[in-house]
Amino acid sequence: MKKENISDAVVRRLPRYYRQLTELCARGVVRISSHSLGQEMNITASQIRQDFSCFGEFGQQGYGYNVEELRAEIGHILGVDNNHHLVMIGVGNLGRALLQNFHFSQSGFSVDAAFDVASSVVGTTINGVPIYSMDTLDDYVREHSVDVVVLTIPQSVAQDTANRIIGLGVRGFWNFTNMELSSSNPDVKFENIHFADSLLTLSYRIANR
Amino acid sequence: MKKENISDAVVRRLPRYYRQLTELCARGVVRISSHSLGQEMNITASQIRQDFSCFGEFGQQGYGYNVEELRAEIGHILGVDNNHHLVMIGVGNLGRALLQNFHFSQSGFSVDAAFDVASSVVGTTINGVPIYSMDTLDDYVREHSVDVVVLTIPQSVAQDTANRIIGLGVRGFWNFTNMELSSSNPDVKFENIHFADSLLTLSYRIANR
DNA sequence: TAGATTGTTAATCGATTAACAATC
DNA sequence: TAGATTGTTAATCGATTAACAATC
Repeated sequence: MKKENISDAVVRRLPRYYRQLTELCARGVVRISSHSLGQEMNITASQIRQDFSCFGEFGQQGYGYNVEELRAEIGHILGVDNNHHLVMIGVGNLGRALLQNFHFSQSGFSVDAAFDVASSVVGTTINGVPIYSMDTLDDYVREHSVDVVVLTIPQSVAQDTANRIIGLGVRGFWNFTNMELSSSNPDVKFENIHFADSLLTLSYRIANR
Repeated sequence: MKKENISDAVVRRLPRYYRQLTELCARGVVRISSHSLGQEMNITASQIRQDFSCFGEFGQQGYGYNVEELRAEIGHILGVDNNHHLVMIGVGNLGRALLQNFHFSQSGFSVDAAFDVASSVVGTTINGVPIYSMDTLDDYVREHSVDVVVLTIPQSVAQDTANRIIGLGVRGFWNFTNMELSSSNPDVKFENIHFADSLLTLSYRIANR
């Protein structure tokens, strides 16, 4: 167990392992070897063992890995049992879609509140999540613990809104604005969902076959 | 200009270049060197020149790159001027959010139709896009050219629906189902938006600071 | 025990960075 | 011309794969 210099490539594979192991659990598979797991995921057995060894020794020679146990370990590494608190900024179509369909709790997040400027939605709830006025955001963040903010707001106000929220002490941003947000504080983490980048990658692949 | 063995890492950077160059255009910047572009994007000048050299010679010694020209070249490589045709399968919250907010045309796609099983939406239009019954999908695809299908349907029907559509000859899938879809045909391209993977990556980063 | 499979070290491969001659 | 900056070749760095002793 070394736990330093975990590369981005490794971190990005962890959720895939977690997803695959969750499925194996659901299928009732009890144990699995790095070799079979690799076959299912299109990854070499070497890489799997190398990846896991960054975090500990989860297997047993001659046996392999206990699926449920390994899933729990990786979930723990990812922080799914940390009960992270999250609020959403911007309740347009996309925000609503996420509130109604995305299973935040499966990733260990509880969605405590949402904020919007439109008085038509303020005061209502979506899927149990209360929607407050943006005017009350600062007070809310000061009084509650907020680990992650979901940005589902227009591009035009993205960086300003992010700066305001960083100033309030929030350090995690799930960014859907298709803008590259940044902060001089290295503790502030942005995870971007760039729809356009993704579609253009697909465009390239079908154009260059 | 070699145009073989373009690595995935290079392809994934192309949309970022395109996005940055679009912004530079909007700002009225006429020329830029690999060095300054690199500073804005947090990439080394070497890597930028290396990346571009996979596709051609777009610059000029002592001058740098003409922003508008370079943007056009990269757009061309990505296929934005191919007028790709796209249809959406599944018009729930997420599908609707994309139809109403995402600028498909900016990536060179025209959205010709959407399909759903719910009779309540069939026959209506969203943002000018007509919504047809899933029963008419096969006929539609046979009679029109469809380059990409957006999958915004429930997980449970994802692989079956994909198989059906692959059988009709479609080769590009923009997949929002959080399932790993696959095809034995290597010409079929999937581009996945895995919301959960993205959020778990963020969870890891804020948990391991 | 014999077979299977781990964790880890060493070898290979590929991607990023540095250097520089060519030239606008 | 002198300065700047390219495209490309060579050097470095890091990530993936292979090999294998340890051991369940």
